[in-house]
Amino acid sequence: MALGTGYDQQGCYLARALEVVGERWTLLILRDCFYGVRRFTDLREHLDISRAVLTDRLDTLVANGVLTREGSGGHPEYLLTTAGRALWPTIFALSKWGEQHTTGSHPARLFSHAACDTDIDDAGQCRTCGRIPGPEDLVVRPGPGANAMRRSDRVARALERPHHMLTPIDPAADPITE
Amino acid sequence: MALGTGYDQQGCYLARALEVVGERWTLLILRDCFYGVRRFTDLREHLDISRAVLTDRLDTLVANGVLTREGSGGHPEYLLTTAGRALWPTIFALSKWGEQHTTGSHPARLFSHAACDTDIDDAGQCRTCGRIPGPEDLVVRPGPGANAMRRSDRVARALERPHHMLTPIDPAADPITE
DNA sequence: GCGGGGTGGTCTGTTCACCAGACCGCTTCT
DNA sequence: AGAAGCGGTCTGGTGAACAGACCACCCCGC
Repeated sequence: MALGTGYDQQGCYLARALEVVGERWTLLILRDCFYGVRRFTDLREHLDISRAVLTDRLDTLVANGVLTREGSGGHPEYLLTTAGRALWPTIFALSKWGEQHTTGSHPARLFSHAACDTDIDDAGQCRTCGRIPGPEDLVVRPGPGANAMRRSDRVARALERPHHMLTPIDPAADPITE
Repeated sequence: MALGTGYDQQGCYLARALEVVGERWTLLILRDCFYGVRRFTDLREHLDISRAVLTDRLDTLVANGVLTREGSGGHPEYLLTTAGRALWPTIFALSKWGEQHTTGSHPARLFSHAACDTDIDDAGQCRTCGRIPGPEDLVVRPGPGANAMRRSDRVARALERPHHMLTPIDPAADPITE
């Protein structure tokens, strides 16, 4: 999929993982799913991705058991499966790397362990309890580097206030108070 | 680079990271660098990647400060920089995910903390000292799932015995005699 | 000095994926 | 009923990846 010929012969599960999530846009789509985005249109608007490609990516993610397509009507919701949620450490690590090793390094988003109300460190550990919380126990909020790259779409606006991961983005944009 | 139009507008460092390491083959190249592969030919042979693409990937990795090209005459060696080594958590996490969420899940490679001679867990923590060792403190060895995907190139053979990460693959490695 | 092999690439044509944008059926709102 | 929004599909054009040929440079034995 992602890498065509020769990829499946690699003696490493990294290659298999990349066949599922290594294509263009895929990790960004999944990041948005962690943030609570569930709708086709929201993904498209937030990512500026072509419809055809988004359709293709969602199809392969569903086919590989990373997302489920919920919704009997014509308006499905895409939700992370257990396997999908297990990708959080990867996305977190890569995001951290981008934050620390590319230009203009002020964190755009900060993550805190909801139970302890404490930020997590670069390895994902809660500074209070020492555990590594899963995404369901984390709250995202904008960091000092956030304004540099402001977007105006609905998803971006909803993420301007603290948001519990995996809970749906509210379309009506009213604050979600935990 | 990796994602073309619209990518640089993303309000997240994940997008920036993907511009550097999100292209096809890039993470596999870097994984091999962690294993101690340093030469153009070894990478090409082990990955079955086209020469042109490998050239391009190495160029962009060097340009982005992930690798350095140490030129000893006309035969350069590609080494991970500090920024490059900081990608280990990402590669480890993604590899773990592939191991646990794709078919046939026996670990192909096991990692142990050299100082404690203890395997690390799924989060990368040493089971003895509790720390999260960097790649320079790890030793790779084949796991129970390794024989299913055996390759015959020189790099694959060198990795059939325990190997300290980041130390160069020995080109003259004695063949396996078991 | 000279030939041969290995290394580290570049240069082709072909195939394939991504893109913008038009189009379309279905659902929901007014 | 009419209109708007949603979730796609379907084009033509463009850029990237592929296999494979080709080539310059270095090193070795002689």
